[in-house]
Amino acid sequence: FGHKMTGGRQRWTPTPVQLQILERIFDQGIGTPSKQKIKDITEELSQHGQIAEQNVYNWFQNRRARSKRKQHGGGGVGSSSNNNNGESEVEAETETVNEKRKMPESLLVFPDGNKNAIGTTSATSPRPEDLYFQSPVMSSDLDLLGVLSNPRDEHFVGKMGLSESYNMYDHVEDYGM
Amino acid sequence: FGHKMTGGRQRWTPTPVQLQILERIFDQGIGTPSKQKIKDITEELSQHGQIAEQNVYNWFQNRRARSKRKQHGGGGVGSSSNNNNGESEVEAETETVNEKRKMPESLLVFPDGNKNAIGTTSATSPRPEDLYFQSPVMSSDLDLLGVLSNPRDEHFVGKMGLSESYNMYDHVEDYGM
DNA sequence: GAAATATGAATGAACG
DNA sequence: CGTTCATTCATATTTC
Repeated sequence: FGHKMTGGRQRWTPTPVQLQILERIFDQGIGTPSKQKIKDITEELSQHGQIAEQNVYNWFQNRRARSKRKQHGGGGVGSSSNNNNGESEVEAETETVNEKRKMPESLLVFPDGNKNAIGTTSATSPRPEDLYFQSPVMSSDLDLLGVLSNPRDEHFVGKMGLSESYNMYDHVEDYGM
Repeated sequence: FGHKMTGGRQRWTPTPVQLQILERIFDQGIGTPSKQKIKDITEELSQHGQIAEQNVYNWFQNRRARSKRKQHGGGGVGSSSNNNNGESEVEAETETVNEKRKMPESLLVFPDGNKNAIGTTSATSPRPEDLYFQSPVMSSDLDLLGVLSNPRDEHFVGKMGLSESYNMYDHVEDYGM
């Protein structure tokens, strides 16, 4: 056969409605809902699409973990980078602040197990999304050798702080999507 | 050379120098550098072009993930990849349409966070591959706590618990998924 | 210029 | 709960 496309389980994709509800609940201030709440939320959300309690749980966990967002935006992309790009296309920056980000496809799954068809719309709806991050940090030129020659130096950082947490990569961006 | 940024600001494009450094570090034997290292690397790389720590992190993540399984395929497969796991999850549903879901989103959510009728309109979901586990949620039709539809004061709706170290979702042994 | 491919970025799930 | 892996998506780049 060749490529073994082990299809199958796709990860759960929250519908816009579910996302809304989740965000809302998360915004309520309750970081980690209890079991009971998870159940309730799941119940509510299941009315808008297939969902399991674990999904809700994971969602909250991820949300909380990624909410920290430790990156600093700024800087401009496509400005310098290197030496290339001398013409600079200079596209009309008409849009200042776009709305949100991408909208996941709705899941429209009916209780009877029927799924909606696809529209097959060839119309490409460009979703220009600005706002990217670039680290303007131009600190000193450290040796870097400590990284290059260190296979698995984990240092002793342990916890960067006993207060909250230190999450910056993986996702960035805070709620609001 | 061959770098041509047709736009300007979208996703970060590593410069050859940055790439070289990254590859070099990656070749050191470290899969995912720690945050501290990421910072160092970022600092070093920022001298060769705009870059953020997240970029570095993502790069390593992608690199690592990409090293294992290539997504190309075509023709001569099965070279030196020992795939001795015959767990071909042949889905019973052969209706797994594999088409190009290049259908952009048509929905729109308003930033005000209000409840909008999403999905009620033309819901185009080119995603026939959404079907994961579902939890056997019981029909406990309660009031859905005061967070879902009741933006009111969430004084004490009873007892939601608060400090529980239950981890049933993580292992999924207590719960059936 | 569109399609195909390469790669960076977003997110859900798993691991510790 | 923090971190990492895996899957997917979006966009850049190359090819036809």
